[in-house]
Amino acid sequence: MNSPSFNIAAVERDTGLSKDVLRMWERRYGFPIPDRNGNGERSYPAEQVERLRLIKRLMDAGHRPGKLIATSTEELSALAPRRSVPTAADNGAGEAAAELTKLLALIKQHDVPGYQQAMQQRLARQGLHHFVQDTIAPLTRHVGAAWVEGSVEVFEEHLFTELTKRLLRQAIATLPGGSRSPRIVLTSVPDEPHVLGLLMAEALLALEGAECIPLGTQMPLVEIGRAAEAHRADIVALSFSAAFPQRQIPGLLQQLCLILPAGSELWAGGSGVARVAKMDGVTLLPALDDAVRALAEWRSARS
Amino acid sequence: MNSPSFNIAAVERDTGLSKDVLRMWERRYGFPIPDRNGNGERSYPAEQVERLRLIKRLMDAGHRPGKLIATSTEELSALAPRRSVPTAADNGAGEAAAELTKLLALIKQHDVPGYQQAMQQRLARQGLHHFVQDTIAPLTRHVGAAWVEGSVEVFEEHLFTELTKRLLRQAIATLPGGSRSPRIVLTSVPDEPHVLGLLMAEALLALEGAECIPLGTQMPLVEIGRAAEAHRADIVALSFSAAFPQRQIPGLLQQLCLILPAGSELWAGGSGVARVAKMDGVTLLPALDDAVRALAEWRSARS
DNA sequence: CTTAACAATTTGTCCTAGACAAACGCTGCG
DNA sequence: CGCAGCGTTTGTCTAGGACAAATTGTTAAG
Repeated sequence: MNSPSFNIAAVERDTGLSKDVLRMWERRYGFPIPDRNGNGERSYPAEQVERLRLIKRLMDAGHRPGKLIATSTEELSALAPRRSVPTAADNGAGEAAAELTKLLALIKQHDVPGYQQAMQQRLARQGLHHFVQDTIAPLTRHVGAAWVEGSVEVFEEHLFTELTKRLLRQAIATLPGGSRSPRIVLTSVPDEPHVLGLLMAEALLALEGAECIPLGTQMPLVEIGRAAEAHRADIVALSFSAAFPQRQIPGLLQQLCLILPAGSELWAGGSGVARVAKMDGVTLLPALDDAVRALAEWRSARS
Repeated sequence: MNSPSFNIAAVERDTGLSKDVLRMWERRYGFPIPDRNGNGERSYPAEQVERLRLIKRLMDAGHRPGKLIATSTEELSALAPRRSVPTAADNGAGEAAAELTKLLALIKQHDVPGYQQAMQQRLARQGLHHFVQDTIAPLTRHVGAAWVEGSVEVFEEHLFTELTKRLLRQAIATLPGGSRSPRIVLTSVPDEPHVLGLLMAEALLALEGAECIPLGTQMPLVEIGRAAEAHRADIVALSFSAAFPQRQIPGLLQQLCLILPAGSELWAGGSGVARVAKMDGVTLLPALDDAVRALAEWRSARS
């Protein structure tokens, strides 16, 4: 198998760097410099794509592209995360961290039944609330950190996400239904496909007696407005992962404020909003327990 | 609330039409012609965005952009689907169709608990196998058709997908685990986010005693190869929805054949492969029961 | 020494306008 | 009726220029 080459659209797909950025980097920094096919179109060799993926990963961790591109590949691999990413040590006591590492190890051994069983056990032992806050949330951060430093493969992360999604949804399904209050529409904006944060929030909110309407991810803004109206939502809750382009968030929230019907509040949560400036009409919930707190406040405000 | 306006990136997000296409249409067809903001950048009024969304929907149904743009908005709304889409009448007896319509009505009334309860009931009554084949599959086609003709909102389709995903995952989770055979890795290629087909296949295959490893959707090709190796997969099963660009499928499958380890077969299913030409090294499964049949063949081939 | 305001740099996205190939559908021929 | 050939339609690529927002560095004041 001779190493395949990628056109610019394929590279955009695989790296997440837009065509504009790829062309601009070539002009400005002299990297990547792809081959050209018969039509004069860029044709990126696999090696350059690999380097671009590495650079993108480090950018998401807080490095700047100009520096990264000027760095040799070997040095790149050795670069530590710049933006503070929680490591095992940050997750409280060493014992807890060790347990997380053990769970992560199950994923890295591709032991599907083992992971499922271990998680089910923890869920039963801790109860849903503590399970979400003390197991799933730190484990997700843990996996994210491992992904940034390259010690977890993409497909391992997908497997983790898929299995964890199932666990959470199953747990949510066992909660009592019926007409509750407030009614919360949960979703994310286009280009934000991460769903775990949304599910964690849903679990906690449903546990507190809210009626959650899960719409999945990547909902066009206009549709979010329509959904809020159709479901007579008291609250629209969005989730932004740390990987979501920060600069777009204020604009998106501003637009949504205009679109949403009068009766609906707007909540924005997830580690993506940690650095977003406070703004009118939007409740920011950078951490998970902020959601629970906000729910309590919402209730006390109208009792 | 004065009608908000969208920059070109927002329109790309909300319509799925790339910036290049938007600019090209403006040049060629004279629509859309957005306003310009202070910096000379395009600023699309909500009305034009709405029309673009309508046009995009009809394009996905098989119409051609040139014709659509030349058509008045009123005529557009009245356009029937061009590509053959199964309607209620195609789903067998009138009674069955009526039941599907009833389920769809629950979604359109945004009655979450009602829908969940009705589906749970059908699952219990029909058993997982018939539930997948006779309820979920036709209902999914039904929703797809309704979406094309505009009688279902995007957020309603998302709600349907989300609730149905939960049902299926829950049902799959109750199946017995343990080490079974063959080992099947289930996923989809980048730009193919539809997961329902994958879940239906997983349900049927797991029911037949296969060991399914669900990796979610949108896995880069290289990673699919790595996952197959790491899990020592007997089979890699991909799902292509009808909306996936048909022309890309043969190339993708060809590439994957080169990437996959020797011991792994490649299966490609979903209504997206219905019109794909047979090719070496790939098993095509346009319909759901083809998967069950292929599994039986795989077993008899090595007994 | 720290903080605040201002200046310089970095970086992404938008712009115009041209070219071309792949897909589509039409026409005419067997 | 089916199929080959040809024009048309349509999306994506290319080039280089411009600008604004974000980030960093520097200077001045408390």
